[in-house]
Amino acid sequence: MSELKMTGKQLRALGYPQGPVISTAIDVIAQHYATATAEEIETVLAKVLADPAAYTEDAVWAEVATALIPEERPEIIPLREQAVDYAIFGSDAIEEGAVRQLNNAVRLPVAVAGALMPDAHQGYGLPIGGVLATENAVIPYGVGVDIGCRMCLSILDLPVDSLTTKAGEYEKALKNKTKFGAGAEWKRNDDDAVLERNEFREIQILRSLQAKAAGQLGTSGSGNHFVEWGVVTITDAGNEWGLAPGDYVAVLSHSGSRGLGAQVAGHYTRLAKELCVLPKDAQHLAWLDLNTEAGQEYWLAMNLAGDYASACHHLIHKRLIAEMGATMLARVENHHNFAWKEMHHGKELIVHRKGATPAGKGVLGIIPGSMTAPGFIVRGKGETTSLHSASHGAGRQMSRTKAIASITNEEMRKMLQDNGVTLIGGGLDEAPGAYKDIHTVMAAQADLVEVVGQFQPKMVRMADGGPAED
DNA sequence: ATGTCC
Repeated sequence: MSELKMTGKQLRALGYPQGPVISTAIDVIAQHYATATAEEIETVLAKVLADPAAYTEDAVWAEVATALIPEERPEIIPLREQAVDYAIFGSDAIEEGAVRQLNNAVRLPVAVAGALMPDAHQGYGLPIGGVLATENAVIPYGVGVDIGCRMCLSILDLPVDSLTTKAGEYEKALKNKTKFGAGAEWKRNDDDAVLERNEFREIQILRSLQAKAAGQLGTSGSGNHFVEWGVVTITDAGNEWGLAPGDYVAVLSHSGSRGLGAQVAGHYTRLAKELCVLPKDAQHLAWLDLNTEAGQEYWLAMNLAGDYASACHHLIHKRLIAEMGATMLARVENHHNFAWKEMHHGKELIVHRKGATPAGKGVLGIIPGSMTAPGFIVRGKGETTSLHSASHGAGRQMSRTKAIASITNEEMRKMLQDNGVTLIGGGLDEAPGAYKDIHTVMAAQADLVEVVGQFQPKMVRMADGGPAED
């Protein structure tokens, strides 16, 4: 069912060189040759390859032709000798690789400030749990592959004991109204204003992604993404919604911008790495200058992917709430993979949070625990040294591979049973034991957020165990 | 993270 008319492998078989031209050509084919035959595509590809100079002004093939003509690589931009000093929260439990990655990031010439959250672990480019503020520059890998990955919690008016007495109905709703798995799409789907956004017409890479985004709206993907029913316990009597302290049924979801964001991230990361060549151990931190067309395009596409991720959560919640005949009493939501324009140190900075929760003063957010440990509704304290940020969860203490190798199905089953949690889907790689203790993580960020309430998972749906995350 | 392209 792929819309791709040509794969990277086929392009290389035609003589196209290994490198960014492959993906550029794939983009062009997807956008301009959707109805062409393989023969027609191969013919034009051969012509462009044979004489790229003849196509450098071509309306369709200019970018591919230009990429085929050898050019001098831009100079390698050195990192600064002097690093920006930054704060680490909960450093006892943070792996060395994550610190090393942020040490690199704060030596970028565009870096102004950084911080490392207590759930930090090694990622790609910026560590997960890393916060980096830059001046007028955005780093696609500082946002991450899943642009706008976020949390959404809806507190409902359903009686708490119904989670037990009507467990079958909750389970049926989760099974019927959520969809998981890489590439998952709804056959018949609701519409949403985000799908009509101008960016889908004005930005080339987005044109070919609109149809898939429409199908994937309201789906959850794979990896550590979940939708779950549980019990919220409000502990702060001064909460923003005027809710009486006590227990409520709630739905909590964690997912991002699906294929749309992944494609945007991939495209602009490749572009950034072409335009901004850094030393090898920092190459993934390539940035786009916000005064350039590429930088402005990424900013718009990133924001669209963020709004799309939000719309996905809202649709999931809307369907589940309708299915249960409930009314929403309150909602908390936040991105934790994103970049924002914010004022810090008296100037406007681009703050990248890659697996970090915004925690400006009075800003509400959700920090999940694990499928058996509680998550927390938090209110930011606006701490300067964390760049108004907190952790985005408990953080992994085991890689997926290690979790699968060292945790048994029996241990996982017992853990779920002991905590009264029903799991639909999921795998050992997401077992509670693969995560740090959320209470230790929360203690390490007591200066960053205050707790408004907590969420205890009762019925969790995830994709069936699968490949790599973060 | 993503139906795995560089």
